[in-house]
Amino acid sequence: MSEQAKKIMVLDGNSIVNRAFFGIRMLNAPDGTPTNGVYGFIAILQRLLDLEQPEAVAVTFDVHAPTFRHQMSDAYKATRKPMPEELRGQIPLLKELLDAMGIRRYELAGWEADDLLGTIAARCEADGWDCRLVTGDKDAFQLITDTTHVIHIKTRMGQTETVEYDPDRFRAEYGLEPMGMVDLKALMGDSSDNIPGVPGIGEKSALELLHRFTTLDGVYANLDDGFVKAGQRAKLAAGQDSARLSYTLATIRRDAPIDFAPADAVWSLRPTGALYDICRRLGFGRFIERWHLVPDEDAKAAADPALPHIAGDAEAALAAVRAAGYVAVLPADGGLDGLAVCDGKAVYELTWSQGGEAYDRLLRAVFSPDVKKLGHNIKDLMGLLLAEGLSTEGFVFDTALAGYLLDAIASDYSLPRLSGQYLDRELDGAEAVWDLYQVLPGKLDELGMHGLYYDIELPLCAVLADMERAGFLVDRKALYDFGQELSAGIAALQEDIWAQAGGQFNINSPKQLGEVLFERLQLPTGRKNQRGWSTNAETLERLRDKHPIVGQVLEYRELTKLKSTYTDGLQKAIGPDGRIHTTFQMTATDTGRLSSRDPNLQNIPVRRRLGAGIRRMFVAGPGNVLVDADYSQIELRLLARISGDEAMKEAFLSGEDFHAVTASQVFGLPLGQVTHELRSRAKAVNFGIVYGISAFSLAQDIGVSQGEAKLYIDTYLAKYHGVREYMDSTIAQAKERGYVTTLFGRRRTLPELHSSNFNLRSFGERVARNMPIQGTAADIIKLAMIRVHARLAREMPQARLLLQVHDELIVECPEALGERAAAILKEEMEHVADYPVPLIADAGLGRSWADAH
DNA sequence: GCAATCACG
DNA sequence: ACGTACGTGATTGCT
Repeated sequence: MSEQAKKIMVLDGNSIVNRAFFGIRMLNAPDGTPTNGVYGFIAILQRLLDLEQPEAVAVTFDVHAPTFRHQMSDAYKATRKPMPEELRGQIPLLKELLDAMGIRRYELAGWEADDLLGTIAARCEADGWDCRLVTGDKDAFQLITDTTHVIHIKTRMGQTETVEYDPDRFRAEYGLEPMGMVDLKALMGDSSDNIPGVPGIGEKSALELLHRFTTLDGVYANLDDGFVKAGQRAKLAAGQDSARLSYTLATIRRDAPIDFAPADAVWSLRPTGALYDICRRLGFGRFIERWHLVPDEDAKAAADPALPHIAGDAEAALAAVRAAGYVAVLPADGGLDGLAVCDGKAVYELTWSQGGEAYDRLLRAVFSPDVKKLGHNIKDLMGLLLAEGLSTEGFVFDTALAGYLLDAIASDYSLPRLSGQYLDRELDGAEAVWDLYQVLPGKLDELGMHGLYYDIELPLCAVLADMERAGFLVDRKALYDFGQELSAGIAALQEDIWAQAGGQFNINSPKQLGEVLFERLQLPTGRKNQRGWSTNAETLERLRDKHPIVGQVLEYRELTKLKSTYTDGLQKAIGPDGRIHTTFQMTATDTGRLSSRDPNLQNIPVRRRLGAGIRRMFVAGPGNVLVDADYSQIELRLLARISGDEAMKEAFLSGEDFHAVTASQVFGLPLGQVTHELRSRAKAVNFGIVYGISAFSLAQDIGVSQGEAKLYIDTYLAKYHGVREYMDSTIAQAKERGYVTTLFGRRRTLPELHSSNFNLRSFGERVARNMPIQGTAADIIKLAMIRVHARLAREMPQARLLLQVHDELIVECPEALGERAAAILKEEMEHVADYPVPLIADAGLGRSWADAH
């Protein structure tokens, strides 16, 4: 039995970091340094390590210096665009990280990463090692042998694909031997490296020639034998010198004078403190977890809290709370069984099991309304307090919320992360809250966010805590029965689908479904995704009349979605009180909106008849009624306000149907002649404008030609030219400042706007157009919630706010008070702000959500 | 853990 | 020429 050969993986550093950079959305370290290339590189490396499990790893890099190829050809790589600035800065970071990981890297002046790859492969073959060369360039295919394979990296739409080429795979794809890659490049050239090839010969002719004559020499040997078409013969004859030069340029050298032996590169990850430090600095929390990295003992000691920790001394804690002007408070992980309190001089820690009655006294003292408190995610703490019958008053600061307002795209607002960024040391617990409070309020003031923070975000915490605690009553029985009906429908559809497919398969698997539809039944294919042909609803809708199975699959999807996510999912979420208590997240979105999870009550079906049935199961309690109020066209009204566009303002003030007025203006018809179809197109344009439209997407959405869609947009922006001017100036300003804001001063930074990647930059521009609108709407409804909550508490304590769905609020109250509650909702929602285009809210009443809406 | 799909504003 | 609308969360299949 022969011993398994050892395996080495060698990465072309420049090529892969390049692919990663262009394939991955902008990422930044906490200090703002772009990191997407480094991150992508490491993500690809990790994935391949899992896949290949090599004994050794090496990375090769280009050195920025002329190589022998430049000396042979002035044109070589002359037209290559310079590396974008954001990427150039990442190369040293990548090298630093690889060094910290202990991975050997190789670079040599005068030689390209490719040549080092070739050289390493040659040495590995000599030493009997299997070799996996990882690169995004196809040049390296010439190095493929039985023991040396090339893993080719492609990035498509932000996703990375890897394909391993061995000689068979290469032959199957190209019909050539691996070395034929050089002959191919010699003939067809390579525009990215400025290898000229033979002018007039592209990939197609080059492959055809090589299939007939095998090599470049073979082609030229047969040039005069009459086997080559006259036109091609002339081109080949004229381009012979160029072809010979190209051959040499495209040949990867395997004799670079580097000091390498495969045994040098034997590697396994050692989780060192230095590696922890650099991952922390780059913001690579995912790899810190993945690799179980921890700081060095020395560093840990330095990061240890400077304040004394006093555990189990209730009297000392009580004395501190009484004496301090304010305290930082943090509940224990599980809940209110333990508490940490910091007064800036010490951290007092006490648990219920330690303190008993004294712990209860401490709780009552700390959460007395007149004790000023700082916290972290105080909405969650308030929920615990409500459960204990304690007051939620007296909170003056929340460090997580402050972190969110200061940097809404950070996504991690943990205390260690925030203290790392704002205090330059990693802290946790109540001491971190205390110390952050010394710097964050000043930063909020500097950014003009004082009002947003203290008048909106902070007061909203108690409102949301109340809403979460209230929960939404559901009709458990009706939900269950609906689930049973769905099951019956699903079973019947499954039988039909299987019968028509000619066998059983998992309809939920897009892969298996694709095989049935596109291979077995030979239906025409639509868009592609990474794993094959797309089977999404948009694609299937186009195939509806091609085969009866398609409509049944669509219906199957509709039913299974309702069953799994809604009837089953919601039943699991019903609490012992018969109500569903969602969790609102205040720091989840980039725009300032809330989000809802466990379960998500902001995506309960409504658009289709069957799904809307779910809303009938969200009900008012006995003797109660639901009051539902939603803003009418709030985003478009805000667009009119923010842009100041006169025509758009008038359209709203006319009191007519806004989409119909838009249609009449864009299509140049009297309002009376606007058909349903035209109104719905105008509506799509209105939405598109808010999202940062393109003619392509609008055309897709409403099913007209791209030219027609462009005409609509142009006419729209000519009619509402104030909107065009606003959009243009917003982007210009965003590029200058690096961020956009809402009317209330909420901010979103836009690192994408300066990207050299077209797609990322375009994305940044769309976000710049959309965020001020979506974000201002979020600010407004948050204010409305605070006011509604306050008025209900004062005037109608039996009523409770239950839910917010972005432009919609739901209240539950005694039946007799329904009309008054509706009036309160409408009034407070409409009077949050006084704009030239008024805010309008429509309210309804009913026993269920479906009835009230 | 990621990709595909689909529910909402 | 590029690739194709903003913002979320849950479920399922698959590696």
